[in-house]
Amino acid sequence: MASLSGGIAKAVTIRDVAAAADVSIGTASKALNGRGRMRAETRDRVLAAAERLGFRPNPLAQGLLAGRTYTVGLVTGDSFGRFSIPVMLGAEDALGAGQISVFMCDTRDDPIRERHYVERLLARRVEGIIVTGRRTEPRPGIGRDLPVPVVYAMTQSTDESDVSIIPDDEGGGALAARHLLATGRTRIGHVTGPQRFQAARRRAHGLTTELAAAGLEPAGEVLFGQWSEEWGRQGADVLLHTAPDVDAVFCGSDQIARGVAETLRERGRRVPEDVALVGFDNWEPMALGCRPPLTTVDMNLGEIGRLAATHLLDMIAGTAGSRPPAAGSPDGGSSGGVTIVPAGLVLRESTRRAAPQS
Amino acid sequence: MASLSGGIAKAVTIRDVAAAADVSIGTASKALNGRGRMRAETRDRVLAAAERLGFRPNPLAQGLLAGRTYTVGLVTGDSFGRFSIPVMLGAEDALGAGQISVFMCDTRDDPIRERHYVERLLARRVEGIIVTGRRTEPRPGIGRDLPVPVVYAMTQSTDESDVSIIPDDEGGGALAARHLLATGRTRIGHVTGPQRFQAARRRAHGLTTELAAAGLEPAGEVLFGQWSEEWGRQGADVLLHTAPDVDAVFCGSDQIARGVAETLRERGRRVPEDVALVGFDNWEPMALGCRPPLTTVDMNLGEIGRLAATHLLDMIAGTAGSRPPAAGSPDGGSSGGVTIVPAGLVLRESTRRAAPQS
DNA sequence: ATGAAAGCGCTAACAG
DNA sequence: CTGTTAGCGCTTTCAT
Repeated sequence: MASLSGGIAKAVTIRDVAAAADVSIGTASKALNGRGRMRAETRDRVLAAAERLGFRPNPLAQGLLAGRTYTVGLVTGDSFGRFSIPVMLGAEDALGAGQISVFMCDTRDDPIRERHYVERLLARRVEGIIVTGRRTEPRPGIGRDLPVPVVYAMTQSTDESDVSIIPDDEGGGALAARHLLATGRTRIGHVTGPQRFQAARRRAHGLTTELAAAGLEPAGEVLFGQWSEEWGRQGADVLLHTAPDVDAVFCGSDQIARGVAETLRERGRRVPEDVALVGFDNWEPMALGCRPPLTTVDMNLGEIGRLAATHLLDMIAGTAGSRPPAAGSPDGGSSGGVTIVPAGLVLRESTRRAAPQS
Repeated sequence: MASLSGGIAKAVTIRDVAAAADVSIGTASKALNGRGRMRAETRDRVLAAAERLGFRPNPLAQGLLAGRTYTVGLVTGDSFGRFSIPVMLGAEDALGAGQISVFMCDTRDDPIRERHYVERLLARRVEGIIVTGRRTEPRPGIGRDLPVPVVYAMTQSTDESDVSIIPDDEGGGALAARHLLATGRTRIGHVTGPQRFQAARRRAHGLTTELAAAGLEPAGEVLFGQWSEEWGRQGADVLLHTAPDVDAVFCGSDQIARGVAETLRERGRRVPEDVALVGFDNWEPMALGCRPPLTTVDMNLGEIGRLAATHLLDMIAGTAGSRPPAAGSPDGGSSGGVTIVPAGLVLRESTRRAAPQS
């Protein structure tokens, strides 16, 4: 506790510690870092002095010497939105454990600002950069031949050789499909976001593939629209019109699912008795506020962040050995390319199994 | 562009630049920093060499010398949740403009982790710390007599002398009340979060005070409950029971408002024709997804963050002059104590004026 | 077992 | 106008 409460810790250097312990600076350094051999008594004296004075080694000096900064940059274009935050937290988790500190930058999705920030991070000698986004759409990379490794998390570089960690949209769709099939549903509709989104297409593909494997097709058309509740309400009406006997709806987002739930209720369909409902995102305020609470696909964003951080650390460790960072070495296995993190399903009321079927 | 794309910028030092420009290191330094006078030709030669080599001054070395790091820490206990993010963005905005970089830490609301991170930030020689939270409840400070200034944003230290920037909950309540009164409502109910939250009490107080000024009282009791949609649904039923003639409801959060809206609709009350509705937070996914879209109080979180950053910078500038940081100097005016940022009202459908009243 | 000295990359004095 | 020197705080040889 002394170190925090013991008065203004004004720039106490190792010199002060050495003086207080009556040893040379070099000896003090060794004592503090546990290097070299020395009499236990001496070491203790130094440590005691350091503790008493509230000594903190200056990381700038250490870094200057070691040629390292133990920092990485975290760049988001998403204003640290709903998707990038869990990713960030996961990353910070993994990095923090390794004593790596994180510089945060928000680019407001502006390439100019992004460029600017990347420059700044490099100037600060970060040892790596994580780029996060709101959706998995491929985006231009933040720069070619950067002097530090870069990992894209929850977004993807258009450059295939860049390392990207993305959620398993297709698997999530399949997961939802299997769950609905397993609970006895067979007339499964799909209301989702704009078709131009890779995520929407992949989720739909996961669903239809899984249905096809069971000899089924989606009820009605796959309804592409917007990522909004409003669209969920409209889409549900369309679906009820084209496939009145629908007994389940898989939605491309929890927001859409809420809209769908609302319309279903107003049209006299009970959820989950008449129609089961599965969302996507596990955005808790939405999923829990829904009536009934929503079964939904969880992309494991935290895991994506953790994995991104772990990869980055590996890459840093790799390049630190002065190996040329550009080469996509075929040996590394996970070095380079896209890593897909499996999604999970969170079960709630909206798909509770109806009365057991004979 | 060369600096980013021109190959692996492997640790090019000022020494390299000097060599390339055929000048001494000192001269190179002066040329790069625009200090001292020198022949334009020499300066240009150095700058050209620096550009060509992709030279970036090492901030560790600069900082070591200057005794500054141009970094601040941003600590949140809120997992960078919905409230702390806009605050962060505002702060990052203000700081980024001043070339200050931000170290991000999430404490998961764990005092141990918090302590740990604060230690780490101090070890990194941040020049100041911003602490953000999810609610304005006063909390123990992060430490006494820290060597750097601290600003609490969207949260408050229990120590009155600490600098805190908080939203105007009371003013927000008053704003909602005035708006409803101005649109001709007189039987105004209030459904809000748990009474133990200062924010809930203040919002309620702002409302009742304003109503009292108009010779009115809240319709029914002020209903304290939870910060959830579910409670909004229940609360609305209670309100309709105790004050069936209610013509407006002010809600302590947008989530509550959504619940209220839902119940009102199901009970046959039209919003806004029969009952006007005002939320709190301007949480867009909620406020826009609501039927109808919600008029709501906006706490100006970004502004809170910006202000926190600005204050912090001022304090840093102040302490940098080696003035004892502890003293709560009575001169500074805004130095020390609590700053309240005014709230605003975002008008949407849920309070659209009914047919003009005679 | 301990101390002295060199040097990480840079800037700011002072010499030349 | 330019070069040399010292030193920021620390670690790490290498002498002692």
